Amino acid sequence: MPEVPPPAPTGDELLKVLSALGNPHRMRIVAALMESRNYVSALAREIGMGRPLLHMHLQRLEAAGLVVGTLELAQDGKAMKYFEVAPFFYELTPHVIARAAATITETADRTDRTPKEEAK
Amino acid sequence: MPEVPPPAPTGDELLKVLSALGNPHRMRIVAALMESRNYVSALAREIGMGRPLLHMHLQRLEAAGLVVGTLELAQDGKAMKYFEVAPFFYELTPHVIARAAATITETADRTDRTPKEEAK
DNA sequence: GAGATGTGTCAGGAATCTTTGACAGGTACC
DNA sequence: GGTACCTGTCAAAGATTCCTGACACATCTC
Repeated sequence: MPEVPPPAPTGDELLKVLSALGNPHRMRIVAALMESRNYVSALAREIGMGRPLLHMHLQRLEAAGLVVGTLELAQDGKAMKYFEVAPFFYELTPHVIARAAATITETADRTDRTPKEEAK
Repeated sequence: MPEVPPPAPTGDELLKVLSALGNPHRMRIVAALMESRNYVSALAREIGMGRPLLHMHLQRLEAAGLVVGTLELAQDGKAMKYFEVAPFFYELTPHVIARAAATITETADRTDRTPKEEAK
């Protein structure tokens, strides 16, 4: 029988996904990677964007689990990091949002919080 | 026969929805309104948030079509704006994102752009 | 009129995100 | 050695978002 796990993402997870996808550039990046996987430098040229910037956006997408990057060594020995989209699937409905909202940890509020700070 | 229109949101629309939902407070607001519709001041007290701030968040959610607000006059003549969640439904998959990305207008990049500026 | 409750808006500062240029390290080729 | 690719990171500037404390207006009650 087909496995159809009910989509019930955690608040933090959904938050990362939505904020990652809610950006024009990152949407276009996903679209570009849909056509063909690519490595950072080439992708940067393709969509006309600085590499440091693309690198950051890719990191954000990867952290959300929307794309995956693998460091491969080409035949000439050069190390290239290829990215491709991950087969994600999320349903956005009031119920899903409400359920997710109930499991939001304070950690997700601020982007990054040094654990040291919390022990005030 | 049941109507099942294929979800193919435009880039700008999806962008507004995702950025609106990709925020802890706005998620909680939707969750709170799921239980019961409410008016601004009461909701502000319920979730412990300043009214001006709540007002802004509600505006953002309404602009994305996720909640609807109706100005009603109570029996005592007071005007109260009741908000309730709209029955939205979005599917998030690589394909949907790719398709939406193709229809992103420059207008969606910046939050608001005075039409006057565009005529450069 | 004074007080309580509703609505909405505005200016200003705090906190984040976005963007760029410069730097460091690696391998291959002329 | 010098050039051309690749990778990654950092600091500093720019642009948005988020948040708060006033302010103005309206209605009902005391």
